[in-house]
Amino acid sequence: MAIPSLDELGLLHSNICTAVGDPKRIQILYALYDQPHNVSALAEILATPQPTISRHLTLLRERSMVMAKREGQSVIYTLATPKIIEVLDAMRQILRDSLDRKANMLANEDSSEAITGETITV
Amino acid sequence: MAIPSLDELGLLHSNICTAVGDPKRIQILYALYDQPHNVSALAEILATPQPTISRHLTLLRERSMVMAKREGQSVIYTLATPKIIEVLDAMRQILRDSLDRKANMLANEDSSEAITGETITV
DNA sequence: TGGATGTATTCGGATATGCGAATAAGCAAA
DNA sequence: TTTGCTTATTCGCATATCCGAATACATCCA
Repeated sequence: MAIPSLDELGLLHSNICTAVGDPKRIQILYALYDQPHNVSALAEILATPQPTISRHLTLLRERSMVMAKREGQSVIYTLATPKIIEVLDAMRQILRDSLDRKANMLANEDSSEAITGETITV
Repeated sequence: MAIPSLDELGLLHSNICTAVGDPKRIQILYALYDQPHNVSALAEILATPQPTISRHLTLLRERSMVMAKREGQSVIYTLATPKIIEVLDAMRQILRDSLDRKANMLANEDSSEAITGETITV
């Protein structure tokens, strides 16, 4: 039950968390989960300039989230592990839960004693 | 198997991913998983100035990752859901896996055709 | 080799984020 | 109300990140 060391959390943050620290990179991960793609295909799918895609892929590769393999002139990118998608899906579930909670709190408009995110309801 | 919409991924990123986008915030989440704490207790546990802790808590609260409840002069912070810890633990596992993989690749020093993160081995 | 295609990198500027220090604000007890 | 304890906010600065545009690099084929 101990708190993980700051060292490990630093590694966790700089290797994994920053990888999902950009919406476009999350999109890339989902696109690669669907199936492997080369750079220009990703650029077209995500309607994003090729250099931007390439930069994001480089970052994801450095963090071992994706793997690259050259095939002729193309470089095919593949998801390193589907586990990262499981993580992202779990986050989406947390997001849905929290949005539901917020909606309910608004609907009830009760006299809760909790300090919510937006306003301080005492 | 469709790629989630950019809208949803934008929400996912700005609500959840940015919450874990700082090592200190990850520390806070683990500390609160251990048990609820007030601000000054967190400041002491994490050896961090109180304003810094307070700022991070405000951000986590806005994203519904933690809940706050005033008790006298103190404000007790609680983890909104242990699910976020499951997500972080899953990320730590991914990190360990990828570090293991890197270690093995270094050990073998084989003639893999993959393009690794650091160098481009063709 | 030269040209075409596909990918990676660099540069500059704009934006965002984090921190320390100082201060404000909220609450309880005398 | 005044004092003391706890938490929140503001300010200024340093740092990091992102993007578009241009360009360099890599590969294949004629």
